[in-house]
Amino acid sequence: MRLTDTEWQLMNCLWEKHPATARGIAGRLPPEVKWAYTTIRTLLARLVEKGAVREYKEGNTSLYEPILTRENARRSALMTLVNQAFDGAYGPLMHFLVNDPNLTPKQRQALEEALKEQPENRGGTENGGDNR
Amino acid sequence: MRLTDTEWQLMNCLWEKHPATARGIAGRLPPEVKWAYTTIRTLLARLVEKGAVREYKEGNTSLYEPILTRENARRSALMTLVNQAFDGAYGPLMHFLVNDPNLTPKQRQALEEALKEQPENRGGTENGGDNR
DNA sequence: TATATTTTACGACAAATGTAGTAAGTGTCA
DNA sequence: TGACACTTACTACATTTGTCGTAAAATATA
Repeated sequence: MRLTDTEWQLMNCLWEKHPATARGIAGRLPPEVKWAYTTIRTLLARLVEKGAVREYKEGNTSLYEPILTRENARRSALMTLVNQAFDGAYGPLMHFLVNDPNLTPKQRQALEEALKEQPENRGGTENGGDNR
Repeated sequence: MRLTDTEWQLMNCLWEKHPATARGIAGRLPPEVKWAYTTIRTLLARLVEKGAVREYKEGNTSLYEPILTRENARRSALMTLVNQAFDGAYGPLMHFLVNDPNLTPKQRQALEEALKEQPENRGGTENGGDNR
């Protein structure tokens, strides 16, 4: 599931708190984003159409809820990046990250920390093909 | 500099070998990509227009050469990803990578390897604002 | 040189994306 | 009960992206 720029913004709000109304989302968008209420509705409708979001009515009001998980959205965004920019392999990406001058020493360290915090390969998530 | 899906394909060919003709690029595209010659020309023209590629004539033939470096294209693609999908921070990305079940133990190890190979923070590239 | 092959220069067009607007329905409060 | 305010349902429209096609010019070749 590919998300566009605007869709990421909406999904980020939805993941943060849901179900949510269009108005509620408007309130949680970053301040520099000034979309008309109807714009948000349109984008939400597209997300529903794509199957990334579910819409249901509470009386007359539409409530929205993510179907696509943040986890899965991230995974596919990352795979896309790796495929198009890093020869389809994690290795080059890693290499790039560690060498990235934009990465502060602190971040680099965090990276190492994160690596240490190795999970014992917790089960589940054997990917049954369903991207919820 | 944002590249679209198709632009990545062309740029990948160009970085691999340049200068190159449209015909030459056609030859180096992955086999599943079957674009008409004119499609390639159109995409190259758009890249030139964007300033990612330089075009010059050798007699009557157009030769293309990347202006945007792979390094910079990667950097901005990564930043875009981090910004829209990982709260703008490397940390969450790292965390995600290490925990990604799609990452095989071998890849995970590669990641660690990459991390070890720490560069002595070689100078330069202090980002003068120029994205060549 | 007449013909076949390539390149170039432009134009086209559908689908996806970004961004609204309008009209009609519903709820709300003086 | 009328005047507002908010929702919904549609429609709209400019750009960007993905994919070519055609005609004319340049090159190569028989």
